[in-house]
Amino acid sequence: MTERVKEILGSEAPREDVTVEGWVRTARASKGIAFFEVNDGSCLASLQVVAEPGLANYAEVEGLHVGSAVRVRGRLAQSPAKGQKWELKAADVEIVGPSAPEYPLQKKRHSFEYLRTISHLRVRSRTFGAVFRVRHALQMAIHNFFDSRGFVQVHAPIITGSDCEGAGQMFRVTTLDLGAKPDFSKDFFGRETSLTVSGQLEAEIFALAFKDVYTFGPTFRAENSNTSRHAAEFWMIEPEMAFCDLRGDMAIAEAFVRSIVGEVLARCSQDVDFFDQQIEKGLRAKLEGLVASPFEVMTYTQAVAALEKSGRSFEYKPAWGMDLQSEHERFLTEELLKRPVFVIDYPADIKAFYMRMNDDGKTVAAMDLLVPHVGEIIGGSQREERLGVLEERMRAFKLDPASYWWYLDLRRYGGTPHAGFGMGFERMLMYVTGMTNIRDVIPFARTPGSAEF
RNA sequence: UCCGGUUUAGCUCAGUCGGUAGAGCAAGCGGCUGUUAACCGCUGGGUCGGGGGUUCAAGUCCCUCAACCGGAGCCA
Repeated sequence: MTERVKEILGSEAPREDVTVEGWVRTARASKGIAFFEVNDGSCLASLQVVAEPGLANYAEVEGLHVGSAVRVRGRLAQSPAKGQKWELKAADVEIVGPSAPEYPLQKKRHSFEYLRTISHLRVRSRTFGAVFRVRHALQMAIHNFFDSRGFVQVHAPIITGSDCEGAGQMFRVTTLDLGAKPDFSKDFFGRETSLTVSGQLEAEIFALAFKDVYTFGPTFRAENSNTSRHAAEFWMIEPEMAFCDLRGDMAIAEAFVRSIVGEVLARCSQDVDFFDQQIEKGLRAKLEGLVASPFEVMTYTQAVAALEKSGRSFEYKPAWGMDLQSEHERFLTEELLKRPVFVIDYPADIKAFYMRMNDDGKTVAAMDLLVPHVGEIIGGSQREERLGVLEERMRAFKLDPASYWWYLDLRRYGGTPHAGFGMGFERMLMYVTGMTNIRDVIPFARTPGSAEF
């Protein structure tokens, strides 16, 4: 029976007749003995295989190229040399799929920019193996968190006729001829449709039936953003809770972030150590600190005051009524507080129409969670549940209430205070791994001008 | 989209004052009884991002386009 490298390396005692399948990471030969290491993606480490001239195909084994697919059967023995506890003494090496000398992934350090050009092979490298193992673990941790609290997952539609934020920048979905003057009544859906930018409105529908729900799916933005933190296709998590206000929203968000980070630490300890050593020094301490200590909370008004009296000269002068700039967010979370911070109660004019108006008439019950090195990782709010106020806000944002008839119905029939937030999955993954470019935490990144693979 | 930077061997990079191209690693071959990104020797490898210009002469100076990187905006 074939075993995974992770299981084999966890063996308690030497064993006969162990079989492993995987890809050669590195190979070296001396006179009369050859070594190669096999990795199968199950863990960071590879299994060292020892081959000796007694093998029927020793000449071929001696010349194995990096990247070859092999199946090795042999005896698991304690390694006499330093560098590994176990090694596999090969009795039989089957070269399932040979590689070639020009294999682009060489046994040396490559730049992430180069590796992006070979996304079909970079997953066989240590760094990307670790990234995508952690990506999986993080995803499972998210589902585990909500499942254990009785949340129901909503599969929000990917093709949508609604425009959540009232903004443009959506990818159009159509079967109409290119170049023809669009008559959307003749289009596939009989109306203009796009790829979703958010599942929030649909999540609100389900929250008013299941109380606590979440979405977890791909979202799409046709923005011409050329930064290390933006992609045209990314995954988002959007919980929505009925009978919940902004305080409850923040409590869930904080428990959520600390829980999923804790689970990654427990489940991917070796990968976290790898990132700590190779990618971001101090990563493990950062994550452990996040799990251990409570987040800060400050109002937008307090944040602006803190920025004003900081004595710092910012490129954009902080002023009440202006949105916080990246440099402002960075100062608050990285320098002033040195930990995650919720900034709440933003001016109504710079936030979305559905956010609940506070009693002061100037601010809305919104919250952003800022974390060091990544910036805004969560944005959320209590939703406006008062029908009249919501309609007024829509008109102020030049939105037609009629096209949101079903959204307004939620306020007519059994509306409740409710709240939710959105988290960019890749942003969270960047925070957890220390990777600094979103293109390096998505299997195949879609960014302006780039959709190879 | 804006600002700045980069583009030279498969990879990472050097290239002075404008004078026809270099290193390390990788690869190929040989050597070496246990290696750890093995080591030692030899060999091969270039449309200097594309296009245009200045010049006797351009990797080098100028213009232009493109890609990539960093930052900004937009945001998650």
